[in-house]
Amino acid sequence: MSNPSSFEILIDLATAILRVENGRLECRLVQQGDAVARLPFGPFMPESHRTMEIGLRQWVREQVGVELAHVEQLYTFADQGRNMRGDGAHTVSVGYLALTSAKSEAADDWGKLYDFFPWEDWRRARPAMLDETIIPALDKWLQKADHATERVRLAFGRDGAQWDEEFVLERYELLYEAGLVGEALRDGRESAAALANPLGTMLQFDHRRILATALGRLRAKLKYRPVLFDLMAEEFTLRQLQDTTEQVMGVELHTQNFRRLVEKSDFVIPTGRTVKARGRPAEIFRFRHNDRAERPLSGLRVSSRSSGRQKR
Amino acid sequence: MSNPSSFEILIDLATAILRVENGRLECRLVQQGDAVARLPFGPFMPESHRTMEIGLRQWVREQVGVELAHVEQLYTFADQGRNMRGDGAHTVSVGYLALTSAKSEAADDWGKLYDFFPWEDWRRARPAMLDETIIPALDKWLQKADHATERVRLAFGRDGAQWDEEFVLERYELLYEAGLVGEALRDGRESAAALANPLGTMLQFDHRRILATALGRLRAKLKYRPVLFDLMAEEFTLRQLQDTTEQVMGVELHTQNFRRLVEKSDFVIPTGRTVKARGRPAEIFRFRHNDRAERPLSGLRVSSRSSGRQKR
DNA sequence: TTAAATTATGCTCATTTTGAGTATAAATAG
DNA sequence: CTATTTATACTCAAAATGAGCATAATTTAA
Repeated sequence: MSNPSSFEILIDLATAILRVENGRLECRLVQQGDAVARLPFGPFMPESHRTMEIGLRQWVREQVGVELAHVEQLYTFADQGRNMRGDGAHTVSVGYLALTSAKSEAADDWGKLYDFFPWEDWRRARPAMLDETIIPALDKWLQKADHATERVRLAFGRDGAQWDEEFVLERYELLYEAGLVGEALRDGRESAAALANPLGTMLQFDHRRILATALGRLRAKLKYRPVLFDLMAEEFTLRQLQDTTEQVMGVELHTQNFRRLVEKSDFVIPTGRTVKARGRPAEIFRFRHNDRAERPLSGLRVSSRSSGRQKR
Repeated sequence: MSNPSSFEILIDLATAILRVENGRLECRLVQQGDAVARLPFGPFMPESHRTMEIGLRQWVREQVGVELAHVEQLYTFADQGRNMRGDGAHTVSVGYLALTSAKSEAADDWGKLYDFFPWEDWRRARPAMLDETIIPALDKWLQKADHATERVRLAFGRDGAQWDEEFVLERYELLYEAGLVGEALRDGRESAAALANPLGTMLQFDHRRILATALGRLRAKLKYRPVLFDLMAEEFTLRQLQDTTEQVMGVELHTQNFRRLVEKSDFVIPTGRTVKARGRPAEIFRFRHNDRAERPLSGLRVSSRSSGRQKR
């Protein structure tokens, strides 16, 4: 049962590269023919990759050629049966998050992030699919899997619990376990509450799981480190910065208070120039690079525009 | 150069098990003879371990037999040359953090956490070794490695930057790179600023690096999730809870404000009973288990007793 | 040409949270 | 008994937060 070969494992490095383009949060995909899309990825080869980050940068360069700003390791997934490769090899995936401000290229190469997680986008309102589809299906599932009741309550903000926008992975995992996303069916799981249409757009392997981890991590990190600026161009207006934040957090923010927060934080320097569009021209800012002689960069403690609002 | 075998890698699962005993933060070690101590660890064997967590629990059970409460994956380290196994195999380690409230066993099995990171313990005062030893040595190193100046500034809180108690790993990494900890010498790195005595107590492989990650993560997590209670016995006084927090954070807290914070948070239920010791008897509390019908558990936003205090 | 609409920005105000004490209570130690 | 110790209660100013009203500087529509 444990000959030496059972210890040896293939490690895949997969990277969720995120950007905001035309006011939409997007993820770089690799699309081959009609196949389900995937993230850029490849094996970790210790002979040629001194570190995993070197490895992942190689695969990103070769497969998509996007310039990366912030790069961070997310999580290592090793559950047998959730990263099917067809060849039966034991594979573990190390997921990475990368941020970029790269512009379009061939537009189709980027997928809208909330196509993969439509239940995570609360900007206009609480997504109707939650009450119409997801909660009923989860309830049906919980009849056979009542051990998960408390996890569902916390993750989906039921019975007095608050919706926590950081619990992206927890929600995806529950939907997987309940058989409500396509990957669960692909992996041969029986579903106690199958839907006519699985939720959201699928990805290959465990790449959507990695993407969920990426979104959750980014939402959390925004609040205490200035990673946001790695999604912005050199110069931007405060509205663009707010749009980016709203895209990532999946909620709308109170504009005046967001402005107060950003200006007070001192992350940002006014250029004196303005840009014209519809209404009053907006001032152009740039990120204050950390050149020494500055305070340590903490993050933006964003808060939603209104906790109990109804909006339309 | 890249025959199939160069893709196959051994994965080690190593766990930093932490507890607080007699008011000291401790880590479970495995000590064999005179050798340098190590964490409980073993290979991930996908044939018998459906998930990595199952694997690590097996090694913990077999090697130290400690009952684990909270368990969380920390990070996957794969830098070639920092996890020397002697046999030349390519090894990657996945580090885990586990918390427990287990009592003593053979007392020597547990190491004092701040023996490994003496510069992280600011409870009585800013550790003298920082100004006497570490900063001068780092300065010497920076003369040859000035690319790291900004990292040193942020990690060690120089030139107006604040000391951030969460940057445990960043500090350890810099000390490693500068050749100031024993592991750097063991790994054959040349030191631009070697010390007569390397800093802190060494561990085998990259286990101290994992331990640094564990402490940093725990310090961060305390502030937004109620993990603290996994270090406590069923019943405790608020002073014991504060002691545990202070041990983990490595700072002293303002007792009255800590109390206000905890009581307001509603994590804790008074039992009505008290315990007698030196001064006024303290009331005994217990953690409010999350039985439904309660608000989501957020963490304790602890804050240090005084930012600019001198103490003694 | 002017009014309406739109977007950016400035400012106020009540409430909550935080940081830092002072005061009091209930024990033990001398 | 009195001092000391520890726990707990309460106060108060400052800072941060959440919500909204007001004004400025444009474009669009009448």
